[in-house]
Amino acid sequence: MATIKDVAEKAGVSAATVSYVLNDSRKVRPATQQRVLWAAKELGYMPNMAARNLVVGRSSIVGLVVPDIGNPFFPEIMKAFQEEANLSGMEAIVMDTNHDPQRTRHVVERLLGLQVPGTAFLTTQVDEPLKEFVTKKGMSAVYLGFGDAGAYISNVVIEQRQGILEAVNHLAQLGHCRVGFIGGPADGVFALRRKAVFLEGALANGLDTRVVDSDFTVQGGYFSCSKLLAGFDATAVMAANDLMAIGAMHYAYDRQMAVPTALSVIGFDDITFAQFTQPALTTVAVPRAEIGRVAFQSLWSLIHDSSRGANYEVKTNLVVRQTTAPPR
Amino acid sequence: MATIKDVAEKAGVSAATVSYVLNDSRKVRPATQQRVLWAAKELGYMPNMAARNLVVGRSSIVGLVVPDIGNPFFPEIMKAFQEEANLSGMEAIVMDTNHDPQRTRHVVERLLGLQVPGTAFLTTQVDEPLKEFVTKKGMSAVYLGFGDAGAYISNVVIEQRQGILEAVNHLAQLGHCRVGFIGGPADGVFALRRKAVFLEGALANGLDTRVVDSDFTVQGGYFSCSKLLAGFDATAVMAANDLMAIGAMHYAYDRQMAVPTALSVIGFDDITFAQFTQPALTTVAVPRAEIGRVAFQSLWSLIHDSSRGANYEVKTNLVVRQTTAPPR
DNA sequence: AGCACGTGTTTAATCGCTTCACTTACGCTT
DNA sequence: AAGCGTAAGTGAAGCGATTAAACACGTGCT
Repeated sequence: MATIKDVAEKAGVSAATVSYVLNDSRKVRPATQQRVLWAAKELGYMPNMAARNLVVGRSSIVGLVVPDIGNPFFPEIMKAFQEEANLSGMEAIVMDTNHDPQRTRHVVERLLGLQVPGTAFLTTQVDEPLKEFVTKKGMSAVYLGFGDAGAYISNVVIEQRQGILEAVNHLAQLGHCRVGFIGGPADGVFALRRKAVFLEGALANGLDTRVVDSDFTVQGGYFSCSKLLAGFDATAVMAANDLMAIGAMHYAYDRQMAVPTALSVIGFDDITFAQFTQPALTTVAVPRAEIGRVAFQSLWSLIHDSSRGANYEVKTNLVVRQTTAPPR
Repeated sequence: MATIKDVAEKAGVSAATVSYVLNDSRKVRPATQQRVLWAAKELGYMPNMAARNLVVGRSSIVGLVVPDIGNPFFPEIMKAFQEEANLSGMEAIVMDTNHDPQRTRHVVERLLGLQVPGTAFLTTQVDEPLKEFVTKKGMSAVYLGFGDAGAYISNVVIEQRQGILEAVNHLAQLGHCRVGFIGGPADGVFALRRKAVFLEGALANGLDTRVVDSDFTVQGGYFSCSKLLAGFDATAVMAANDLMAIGAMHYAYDRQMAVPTALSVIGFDDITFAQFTQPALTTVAVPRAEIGRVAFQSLWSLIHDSSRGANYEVKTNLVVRQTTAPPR
């Protein structure tokens, strides 16, 4: 592999000069510049990142921590995050915690070893002590959800309210009076918030409701739907995520209840597959690509522009497809 | 951040000794070892990978190149690959080429800059010149599909034959005589092979067939199915991937043809969502987690055990769910 | 007693790059 | 003519690890 010295020699200048032109961190005479560029290309020179990172004290890789790569919610976020990072000349390394707080800690340590200047934690599994640890080690961080922005800390907060209220209103306008809600795990902040907002909207519209908590899986949605409908004659069901909404649709299908005529269903997330269910799922869209972009951008500005963090908000909105209709 | 010197000082030994105990690359008196370990823990010491990589000449990160992170085919592979890598004390960085050969080249260069010792290319978009480039730069590689294993090159080949033949036989045994095939893009090796094997199996079973090529998308599957069924009274359709199979199911649904009674459908890939369609999709499963594992393992052995590559085969098999039934 | 040897530890060179401090040359001002 | 500022380039000191080679220090053997 060609090193900076080889380039320097070939161009007839010193290594320092090569470094200066390659990073244009200093003015260099155009003629010299040309020679260096030429030599670099000629030799197929690629800077050794390890060496560079060693001296600048930080790597050009940023971390992206997610609870589960396999979850259809994340691919788009990852993609957008990476693209954005590449645009800024950085790499992104994504790490999977498997929803395990202990692994989360472990992941942070590995990231630290890689000297990443910052990490986006797109998981709620980050407890206070860990956040403190991260900050103490000098790693910039952006977290999902509330919490205080501060020195080297930003948050991207998903404004779920708007989308959920739109959904409830949509149902109310269609004429539904009894609507069920399939919630997420009772210990998840997001799930809790979704439920609360749903209830709020239902109250405002004078709807009769019934809620059952579940686990964000298709199976969970299926069973919860059966529980929900036992003794409660709902005409519509809203789920705290698309997977459970799909489970609910399956249940309806198995019980010969046509969707949407006999039962309207609304999901949350707008995963890619939501448009491919039969019929296509009406759901609250969360702008995943935007989350990825914003996450990186905020991280970047934390790293380069200022240490002062901020809260960035992304909005949700209802996308009406085919699983909602007036009750009969 | 604590450095190795800090640890050395605290433990009252030299930096070299610390290095030796931390990597146990040399015998050290147990007592000394204890002191070093203690000091390291005390200081929360994390080795600086940049420094380490600089001297050993290679990073502890391996690359995983995929054509599209968003494709539901890849998450499981990525996950398994990463887990396997972590087990071996390495990190995996996944890069997305967007199906673009030019970006693929670019990605390789970035990987090279990171000094990765090896990369798994889980895409067919790697042309000969690029492979040569990779090899020339001393990067071990594992590719998807055939090609020759050799010095620093291994392949993981997906044996599609078995699964597809099982599928065709399954259809024949159910009593189907006219079955359509929705192929992938005509320039894709995998797609071509799937079609060829399908045809072979159909011939062996004396089936009447009709083939139309498409593009691996749900929409493509939808339209291709309509084309297929126009003037050809198929009782079953097989698609070269699940997405198109789902498209075909949509078409059947829109045309009031019940699946599977009026039309049987078989997919390929067994993406996670295949089990969540209504009815659940019968499909040829390719063992994605295994692919991820094998890809890393073979890479690892290329990097550590021997430079001599090999071909690793993973098998496919039919998983029968609910979209196949005897024709009426 | 003297020597060789093994064990455990240290010394110092090295990886490839960035960046601070310094030199040199040249054109302007006074 | 002397002094000074500026522009362009070089030299060399690190960054934090690994690792070959040197070293210190018993032990066992003759």
